[in-house]
Amino acid sequence: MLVATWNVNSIRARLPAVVKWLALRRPDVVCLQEIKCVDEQFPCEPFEDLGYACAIFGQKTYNGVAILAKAGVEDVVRGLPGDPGDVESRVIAATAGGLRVVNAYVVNGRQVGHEKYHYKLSWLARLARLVQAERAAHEQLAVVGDFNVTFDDRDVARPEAWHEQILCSTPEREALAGVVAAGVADSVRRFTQDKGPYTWWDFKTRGFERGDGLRIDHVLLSPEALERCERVDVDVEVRAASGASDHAPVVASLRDAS
DNA sequence: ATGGTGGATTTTCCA
Repeated sequence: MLVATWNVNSIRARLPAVVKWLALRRPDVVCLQEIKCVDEQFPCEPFEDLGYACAIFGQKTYNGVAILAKAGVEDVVRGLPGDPGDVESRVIAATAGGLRVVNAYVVNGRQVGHEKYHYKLSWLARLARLVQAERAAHEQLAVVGDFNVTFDDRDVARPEAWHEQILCSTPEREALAGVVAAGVADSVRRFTQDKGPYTWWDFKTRGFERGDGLRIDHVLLSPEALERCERVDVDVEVRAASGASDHAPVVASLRDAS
């Protein structure tokens, strides 16, 4: 079972690239972030033609998340339950093929100390509560998405340039650790302790061309799901293509559940 | 170098 996460930076702008990648990669579960459209504008049909069911939590212009799954999507939850302050479309959960999937687009935070930075820390703490509840209810759990946070400096190609900057500050990393503490682990670090791989490169500073990458898109797995995980790949060639999103897809491969 | 690029919707916001 292939479980993928990809911040597409507008599903309408990226539709040809997403369809092409899906047809080649054929992941079983695909979690998209920053779809940047309302539910009615989401192009379900090309995905249904490829065999995917769609669960969408859209928003006009900004944010928006969706889960596509070949096995269908059940028990869909949109937003942070019981959290009236969660007014943006940043998280959707669903069950697909026996796996509970939480798909999050974490607040970017703009810069350390900014009002949105504090909102980011708060939102991550509230996401951790959702993960705790999902973990209590599901052994097979994947929490994936664009977390807009690196775990440590191995996730930063140029750590000296990013030291205590947005995406890399200690409070952000502590908030991400709070999500992990709810009962999931970073799947990539099951396989490597080396620097990288990276999943995002800044458009503005031509980060990809400069080799200035960060790993901010994650696949976090419950112990029972992590035990099934055979590999995690970043499809960096997708980021290298012209007209790409600023994020590359991340794909985890899970053995069949016993 | 406080720039740069890219997307959506508008002449600006967000990343």
